[in-house]
Amino acid sequence: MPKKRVLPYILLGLINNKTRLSGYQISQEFNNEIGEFWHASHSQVYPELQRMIDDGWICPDDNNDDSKSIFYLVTSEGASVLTDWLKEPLSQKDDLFSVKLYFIKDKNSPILKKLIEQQMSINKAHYSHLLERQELLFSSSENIDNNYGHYLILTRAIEREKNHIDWLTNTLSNLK
Amino acid sequence: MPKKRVLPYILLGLINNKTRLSGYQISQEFNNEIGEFWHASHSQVYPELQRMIDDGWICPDDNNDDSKSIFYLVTSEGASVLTDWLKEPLSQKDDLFSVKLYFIKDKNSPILKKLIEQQMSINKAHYSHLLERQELLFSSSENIDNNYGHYLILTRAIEREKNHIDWLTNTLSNLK
DNA sequence: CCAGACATGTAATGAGTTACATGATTCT
DNA sequence: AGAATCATGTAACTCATTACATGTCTGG
Repeated sequence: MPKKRVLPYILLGLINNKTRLSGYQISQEFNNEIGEFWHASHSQVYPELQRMIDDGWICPDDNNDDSKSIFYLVTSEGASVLTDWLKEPLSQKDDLFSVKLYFIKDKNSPILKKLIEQQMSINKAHYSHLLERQELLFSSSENIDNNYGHYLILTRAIEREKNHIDWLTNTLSNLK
Repeated sequence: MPKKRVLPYILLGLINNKTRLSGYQISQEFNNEIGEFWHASHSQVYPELQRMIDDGWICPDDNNDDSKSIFYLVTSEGASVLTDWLKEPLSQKDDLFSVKLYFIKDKNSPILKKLIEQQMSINKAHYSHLLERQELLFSSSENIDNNYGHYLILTRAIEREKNHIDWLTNTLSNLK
């Protein structure tokens, strides 16, 4: 089966966050925080918006004062497509946690809590896997010295996972 | 100008790390630690190896006991291509720090120290940029509540950068 | 009036994935 | 003998980037 496209959901989420957005504004959004976790160039955005109109997920805003820009609104169908997508279980490889998070405005959304818990369990499994690898490969200091770069990126990966788990734990406890 | 291809350098580094590697083994490598930071499927690997032979970066190992596998060695030209690439300055967007690190076996390599320092300066610049964004966007608690997901991924990005800088600082001090 | 940002689009190209294909070896 | 893994390769397709192309609006 073909890989699932995520760009349309990103655009849906971005428009939904701001209520009303033009193609140009969407492209600009990728220069801000969302750009830390996802990027698309304008040549991707414009055709995708057309497809989304055809699918009835968005529609152009009729009362438009700006002559040059085209603003889009999320339709009710689009809104339900978005929440369905947000509810889909996270997979370890796609790493959609942060982008999905970005599309949740309400602190008390039940999806928010679920997302964090899912990501936590992924990270914990990954973390213990990395610790096993460390023990397997680098229990002797000789192995460390002979593959120092490898040793470093493994310790870096471990540190990164640990930090992420800590952050998730804190964030989750702040939710309650 | 077209974007610089990095796959051949990755393959060069992987073969160089283990001295001698087959296409299949290279593909398997992406299931290990290097897979945290880079991936290529076998359908990419085999044609790339052919190209690298044509370019004289690698050559098949003549004394080969295994009938089915083809093992490759890095040529002297390949080795110098690899170190040249490792020495190229890091850019913020490519994020080649970790892969390059993986290809440095010697703890005392001068390239290692330079890499860490370069990455540190990139991360510090990014970190202070994120702090500015935080102050700009979320100095009022009202803005936090109305865009909670956005607030979360910004704090996550900040935390991530901070953790990376800390790790780089520790790693650098362990080098001396 | 002209440079630079705003704004939207299309075309060519390249990189990477999935699927297709084949054959050898090993384990049960 | 049949299944699973090892091993290498090609083909079709998708996704994303760079480049091409056009037009408007604003400030100096």
